[in-house]
Amino acid sequence: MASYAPAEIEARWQKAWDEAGLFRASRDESRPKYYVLEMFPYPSGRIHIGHVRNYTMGDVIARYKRSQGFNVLHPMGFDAFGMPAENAAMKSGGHPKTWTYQNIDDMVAQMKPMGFSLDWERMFATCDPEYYGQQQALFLDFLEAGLVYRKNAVVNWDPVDQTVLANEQVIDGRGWRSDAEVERRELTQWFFKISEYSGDLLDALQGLEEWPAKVRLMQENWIGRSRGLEFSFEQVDGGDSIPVYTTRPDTLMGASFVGISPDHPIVKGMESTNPKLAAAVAEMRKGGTTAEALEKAEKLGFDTGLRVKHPLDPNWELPVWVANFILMDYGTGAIFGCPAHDQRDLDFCRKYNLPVIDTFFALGDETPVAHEAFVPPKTEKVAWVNHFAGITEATGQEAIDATIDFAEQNGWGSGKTQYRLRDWGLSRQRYWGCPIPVVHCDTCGVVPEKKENLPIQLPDDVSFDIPGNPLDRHPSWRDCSCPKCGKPAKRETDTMDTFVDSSWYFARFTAPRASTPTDLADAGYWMNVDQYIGGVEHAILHLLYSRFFARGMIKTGHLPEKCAEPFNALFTQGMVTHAIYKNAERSDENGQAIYHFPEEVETREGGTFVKDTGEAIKVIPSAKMSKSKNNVVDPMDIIARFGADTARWFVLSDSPPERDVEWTASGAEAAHKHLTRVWNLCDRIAAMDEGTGDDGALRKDLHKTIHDVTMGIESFGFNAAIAKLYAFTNTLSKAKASKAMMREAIMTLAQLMAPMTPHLAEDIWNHQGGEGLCAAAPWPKADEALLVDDMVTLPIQINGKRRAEIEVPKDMPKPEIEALVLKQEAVVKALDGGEPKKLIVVPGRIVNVVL
RNA sequence: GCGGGCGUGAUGGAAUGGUAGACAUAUCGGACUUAAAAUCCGAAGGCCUUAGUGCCGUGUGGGUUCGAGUCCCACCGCCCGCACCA
Repeated sequence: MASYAPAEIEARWQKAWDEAGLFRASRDESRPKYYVLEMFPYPSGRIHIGHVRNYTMGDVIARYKRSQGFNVLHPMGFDAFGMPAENAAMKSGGHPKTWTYQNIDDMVAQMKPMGFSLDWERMFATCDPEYYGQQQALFLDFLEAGLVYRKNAVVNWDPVDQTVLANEQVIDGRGWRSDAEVERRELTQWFFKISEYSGDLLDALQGLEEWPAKVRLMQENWIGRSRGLEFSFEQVDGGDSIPVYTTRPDTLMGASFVGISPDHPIVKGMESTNPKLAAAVAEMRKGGTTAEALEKAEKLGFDTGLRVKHPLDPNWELPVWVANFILMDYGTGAIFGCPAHDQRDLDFCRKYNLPVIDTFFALGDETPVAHEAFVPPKTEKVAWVNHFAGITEATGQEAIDATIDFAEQNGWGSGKTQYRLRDWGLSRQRYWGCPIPVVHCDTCGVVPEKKENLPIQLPDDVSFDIPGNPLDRHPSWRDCSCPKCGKPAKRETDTMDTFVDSSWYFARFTAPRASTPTDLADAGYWMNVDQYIGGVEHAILHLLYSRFFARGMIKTGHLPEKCAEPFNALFTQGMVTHAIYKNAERSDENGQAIYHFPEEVETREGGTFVKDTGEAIKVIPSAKMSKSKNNVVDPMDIIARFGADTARWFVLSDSPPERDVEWTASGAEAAHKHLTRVWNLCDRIAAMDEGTGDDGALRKDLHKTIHDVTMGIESFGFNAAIAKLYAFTNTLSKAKASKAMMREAIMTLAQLMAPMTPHLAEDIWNHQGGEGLCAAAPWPKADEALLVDDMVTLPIQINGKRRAEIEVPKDMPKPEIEALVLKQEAVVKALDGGEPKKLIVVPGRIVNVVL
């Protein structure tokens, strides 16, 4: 046998798997199914080492489950709509479609050599009309079911590019591309009614036991349930009353103003007649809607001149202020301000000279609030000095409950559960997305497209040389006839948020060519996803939207009831990082730091230096890979140098999968060396003559390894499983045993390695005369009887410190062990003729002598 | 500010409340070689006028326990998520 040549081996076995159709999934009710899915990639054109880690983890699970007898579905596709394609078109004049499909081809060509056990026949891209047409059908069904609606919403508007910007595209209040100051503009937009499921989406998190607690918590906070009081302030001069919502109704007696959002209907009504107010409000509306922009913004207020009556005292008048920190889309868009017990309100009141009224004090400390608001703790008793219900001492929660009861009994307010979660705006003023299948007719209004007209395809003849959405200026596409009355009408030119595309692709994979969005029989068999794997950056939006979509699809009959939670288990993997080599001695002519490629530097005594110039390098370890920092490693380079198995082995080694792993050249080389060692070992065993030795000892080690590796894979402890495989390889290479036993050991080792290094495993299997393909062989089973040693080493502790050890048969009765322990020299010495206070024997584990 | 997580050798990291440091990297030593690389073998937490079945040791301080890296409390440090949410 020649030396380890991954390039040749890997191509050969990929072809063999392909020809055997091993990874093609088909419905088979007689076998248990297993659906493993990695979050599908955006087709940037290059696979990233992070993709390799993600898909390798999924592949380990897929291959492992397959060898356990499961009917495995492991598909791959592309999340192919989105802005980068349009940006590329604007920059270099191509078409988003050609750019995207070219990238997909390139990425498939890069993924295939990795040897992932994917069912490529199910592949699709979300920009395929066959996919987005079905998405349009879903949209229409959601519309009919009341899960989609239109309303006015405030958006970030880029006046130069003539487009809506996502929050991430607003940088320091300016458009990321145009650098123009972003305006807040109100547009009519489509929304998914995700808020209909707020409570359910929150409560159901409880049942997702195989999700990381962190992700569940993030979703919980995102949905944000709170319980409070809703009531209205009557205007003194009889105008519209102002409803408010508060989670701290107990502070009502400390109210000193009513605040309303700049987008509140009352403000809108006053703007035309009150130029000063209009100017103030215009100032408040400037800047983006991002959290960041809001945080930096100074608190601004303007007295509307309106006055309202305090609900508990009709003679107590409160001023109504417009305040920029009040959000129209949370609660009612109006609050009452209680400066003494809310820091934000206090800041506002100090700025505009509004009164501060103390309502609560910490017990025994009646210092009036000055610069720091006193928030009454919910679980500790506080003094209620300014009350209405005769209670003078209560916890915050008791005070809240008492106030809600009081309001409900007196009929001026009611308790209300409020969610932070807002409806999901899906309209995007972009070309490269799924067209929203509705038509605007002067006679009939908004009319849904007829299903038989789907897909509403994107036109190909568009240009990106002028800003704005090309669909808006494409008359032959835009102009159409009304599906209802037949008169001339205009197509909706907005397209859908790309999050829509990724909110149901997992369901489509179960029947990717079906003529309806899903096939209920296929979905019923394959769903739910048993194991979903991806980056934690999708912990909130993508996963929440998918959970909503699953519910919507059940409601519209596209998924069976059991699919409300489409992902049984979720795993969020860490990044692959790489050190950054920053020149410590100089910057470039523009004063920018100089970053060196790894191959330009060397580490020697005293530090790291540039090879050519000897300049000192500052090494920043474990940084996110970034082109501008010259620390990106390309998976294709690694495959060319070491092969796919090495890349797969390395990304799983050393670090637990949920944590970041640092790519190091030495680590990758070590992985490759190890695989070579295993290969050579296989060669040596094949060349052995009969040989003799302790077969029993080797078999024991082997079965312990089977057990440990199996447990490791089951629990996502890939790094630990790999460590066991290293250890067993060391054992095997030193073992003295019969050829038959050695052969059994190397073949089992190959099987255990197969999920991680499938090509090498296949080759060893074949080389040792294994039957069929290793990838199709059943997973080895550890013999329980071999997992326990006949003789065990018992450490002996004296007062919890290890002082001696004894070698005893594993089933030696306690009294005998005790007798043996007491005879130990160290124990005799420690006892010094006395009796131990206590003698603890944990069979097979440890002995502790307490003096 | 709110919520969560993590602190173990030079480094990445192991360790169902039971022998801390598995496995790997880097380092050092040896074999092979004219030499180097590759390969193989080996050493390695710290401390020491006592080199020992010695003492100390998992961020710091306390607690529970026969026994704590692991559980509880407080503190320090780092990381992540959310945040003008009424």
